[in-house]
Amino acid sequence: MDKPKGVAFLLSQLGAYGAQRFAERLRPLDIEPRHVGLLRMISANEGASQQELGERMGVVPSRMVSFVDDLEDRGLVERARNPKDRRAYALHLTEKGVKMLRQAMLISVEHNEELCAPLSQDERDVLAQLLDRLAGAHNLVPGVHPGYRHLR
Amino acid sequence: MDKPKGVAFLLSQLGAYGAQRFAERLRPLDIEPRHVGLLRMISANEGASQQELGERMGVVPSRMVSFVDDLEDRGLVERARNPKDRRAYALHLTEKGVKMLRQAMLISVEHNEELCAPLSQDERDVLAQLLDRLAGAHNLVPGVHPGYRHLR
DNA sequence: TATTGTTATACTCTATAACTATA
DNA sequence: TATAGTTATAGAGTATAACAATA
Repeated sequence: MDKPKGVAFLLSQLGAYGAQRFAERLRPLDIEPRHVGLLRMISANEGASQQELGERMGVVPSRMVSFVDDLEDRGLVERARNPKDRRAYALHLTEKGVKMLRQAMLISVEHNEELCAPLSQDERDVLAQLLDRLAGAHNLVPGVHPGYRHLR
Repeated sequence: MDKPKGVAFLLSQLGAYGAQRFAERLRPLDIEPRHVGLLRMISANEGASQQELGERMGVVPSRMVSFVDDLEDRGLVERARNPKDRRAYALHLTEKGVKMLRQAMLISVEHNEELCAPLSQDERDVLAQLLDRLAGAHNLVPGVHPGYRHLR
């Protein structure tokens, strides 16, 4: 009766659904998907300042404050003063933060497993490769979610 | 250095990116992606009440009010009193609404074209089929976006 | 009493701009 | 003067609950 839905809608629908499911899985850890992204970012850029990270993620400075607060309140990151420039912080994961990131990555693997369960291994590989090519062709930065972004 | 990103992240990233692009394309029409979904819903269920539609889309009644207001303000839908039950409305598209939906569908086609441009026709077919299977296996309702939903 | 739609309210999220402390 | 981070503020979005009209 109705035209088949396009790829764009399916991507948005599945993407939003997956994000919700991932959030549910993270709930016991008391963090959200975006916090995992930030933990990853800090881990991959130890010692970077808040605003350096914010720029990479497309997050405005004022938002970075509460974003980092969330993790600091949970004892997952520490703000160390940068001795070279005492205006800036040098962010780094605590031991607890490293463990949390590790747990979140495990949950992420489980989550991917669940999401792809309906597909064979070959099909998953094909899907991953197609999605990866699309993301690359549209200049999406690995690990940086558009939902973080303040576009301007 | 880092593990390859999973399918789940790519889906979420591409889905959010695509939704943003689609919103940009719709801007000249002065509507948003969700309004297209609602127009489609009304079109496919002429005469249904606000709350009937809301239930199908997972939108709470109070939110449906302003949602339908958006379209009524633009002259795209009309609230007709249902003579059988004067508490309820019978929603239907105006002529302008029908045209608007048609235009939005054209834009949607262009949008899909742009998003899939990096892939060959065969690859698009494979991708569409894989995504469709995933959506079906996870019980996602065609045309109903999780972002509409109030999950309880 | 129950139901449809509406309004009131409160809460969350976020961007802008003003501010502070350093540089 | 300029920059890193913070705070103040205002606007948007949305859910809950109270409400009016009708059943």
